[in-house]
Amino acid sequence: MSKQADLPLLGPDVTCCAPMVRQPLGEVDAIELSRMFKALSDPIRLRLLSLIASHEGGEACVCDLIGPFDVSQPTISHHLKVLREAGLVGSERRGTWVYYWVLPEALAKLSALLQTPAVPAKASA
Amino acid sequence: MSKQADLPLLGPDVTCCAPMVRQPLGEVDAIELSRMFKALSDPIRLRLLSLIASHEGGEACVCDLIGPFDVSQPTISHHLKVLREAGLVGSERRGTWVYYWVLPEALAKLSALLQTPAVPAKASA
DNA sequence: GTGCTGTATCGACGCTTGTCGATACAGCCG
DNA sequence: CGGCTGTATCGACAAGCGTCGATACAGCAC
Repeated sequence: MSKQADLPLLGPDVTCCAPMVRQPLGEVDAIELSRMFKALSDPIRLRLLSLIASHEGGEACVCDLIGPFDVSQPTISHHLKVLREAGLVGSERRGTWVYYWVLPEALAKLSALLQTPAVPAKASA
Repeated sequence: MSKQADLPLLGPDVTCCAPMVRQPLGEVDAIELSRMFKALSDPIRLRLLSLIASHEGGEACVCDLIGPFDVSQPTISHHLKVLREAGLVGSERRGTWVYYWVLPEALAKLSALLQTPAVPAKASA
């Protein structure tokens, strides 16, 4: 459906941060990263993010994001704000509607951070 | 230092879940994933995780994990419990000491989930 | 202008979370 | 056995978070 469906995924090439399994995270980095993970720590926000990212054109109007959930409009608005302040999405008003899109660098950063070394034998036991 | 330093990282090959930017996350999946991200949403837990993962041999004794932090021993113990219940680490008592290690599949799962499509032009502007 | 629709902010509420000190439990040593 | 060290649990507290209804703001239509 959406044209992005066949694009390759960003691999380790775009790794902006070393994987956290390589060396201990610094105190300051940990605080910044924890803020991003906190934004991902709510089921509604996770679904909002994937809904936005997988929406046609890579962006979605708030009006598209309210229907799928059982919570009130102010609550959705609140969650979108959390995602925005965590640097995970961008937003813009266009006339009557407000559009949100994912900031791919942010997701790539977290993804790279969680990259793991090849699984040892223990993992397959 | 540690022998894992030169191992290749797990790439998209081990992707067990489709990236969340491909299609909307289901309600149930979102709940399970949010639990894992919640475990990562605290700076101390992030540092604990990277400390464990980057420790020699891929595992660390609790006694190694208390020193680097300014919080009490019960607090560290609490955070380790959160990481364990989220499925991010495993643990085992060996005599007097308790050892923790990272479960690579869990990190790989989250990493794959956050994989992003190649960045559009907008990202470089 | 007035009214209407889409979105954000506000204030309040209950629940969860991070932290602590105190204490319990597990295993070693002598 | 008794005492000691390492780790986990408990109970309490303050702070943070998700949710709501009410309301304010922004832009279109008429």
